[in-house]
Amino acid sequence: MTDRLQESSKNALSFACKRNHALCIEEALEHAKRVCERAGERFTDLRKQVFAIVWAEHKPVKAYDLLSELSSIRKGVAPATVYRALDFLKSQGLVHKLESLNAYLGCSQPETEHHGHFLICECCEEVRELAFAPFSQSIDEIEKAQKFQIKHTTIELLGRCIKCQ
Amino acid sequence: MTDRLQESSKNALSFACKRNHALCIEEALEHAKRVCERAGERFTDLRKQVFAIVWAEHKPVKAYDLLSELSSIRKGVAPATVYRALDFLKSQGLVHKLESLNAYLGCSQPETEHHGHFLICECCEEVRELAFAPFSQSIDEIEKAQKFQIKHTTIELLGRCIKCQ
DNA sequence: GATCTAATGTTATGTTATAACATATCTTTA
DNA sequence: TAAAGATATGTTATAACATAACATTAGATC
Repeated sequence: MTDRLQESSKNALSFACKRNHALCIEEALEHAKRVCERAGERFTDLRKQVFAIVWAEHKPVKAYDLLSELSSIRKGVAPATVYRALDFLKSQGLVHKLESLNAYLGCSQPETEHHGHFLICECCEEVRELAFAPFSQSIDEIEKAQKFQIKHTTIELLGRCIKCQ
Repeated sequence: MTDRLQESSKNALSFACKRNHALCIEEALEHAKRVCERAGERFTDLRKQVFAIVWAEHKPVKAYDLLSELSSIRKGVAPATVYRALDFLKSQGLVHKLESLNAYLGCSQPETEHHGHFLICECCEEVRELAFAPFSQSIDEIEKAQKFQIKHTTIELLGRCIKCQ
């Protein structure tokens, strides 16, 4: 077993955020483009700009903040413009909505399967998407036991990160 | 092992909702009153009325729907009136907010420890609070592994209930 | 390049939630 | 029991979040 594997095993529950946000914006845009192509969708200028703004912030972004940032690089921007782009990016899994914050976050794990499970620090507002999916099994159990067919999960854990304790 | 226990074991993942909603409103109000007394808080008329309306619906209630219902039995009702009462009831664990719906639900398990984990049917809009807490262990693991101190969880699973499949 | 479809622009409005300050009610205690 | 302090509610205004509806533009297809 290599060091790398050992480390990854030790950190089975570690966040992907840090590593993935090392991805530069160019790589992220490249990836987003590929995702859209694969889906037969267009990665238009608007979508690209919105994606870039959300991605650039490593914190959740409010729709109206996005709107005002977007306005500085583009004209004719109204709420609908932003919400449509966000809806599209969500549909492609490139952006997540944090329901408990009414805010949007660039997906931190573009290349790997991801689950949309978040840790939100109430203090520094940093949000991390869990790389590991500790809830998957529980979710499977619930589906079987309840005969409830789960289509979307909203899992957001609010608390204090290690730096803020 | 009694039949009752066997049944409860078989249904370890079963919902509490149905059983608990058999609680009549009077019992629920009684319980809410006790909760407030224990906390040294006042269960005022306003709070009682808001609680009763939320409880009466077995579905999630929107704040502004609540507002209009409340207006029919009370005057001088404004949004702040409703939101303040809801905040209070949430703080006592008597009502939950469903973040993904922007709606409020009376707690279905007033007498037992509960976790605020929900199954939401996208079709019939029925919402069930999980009696069982399949996520508790995962949450403990995350806290340890990440040294992230969790204070509040938002766990809402959207899908189709057995009736709507 | 005509036609169709998807995306965006534009205007208006709907929905959800809070701020700020005035008034009323409850509790405590002199 | 009246005064003082604390808590709750009334009231007005506005902030924050999101979508509807229809016009226009840009891309894709033939």
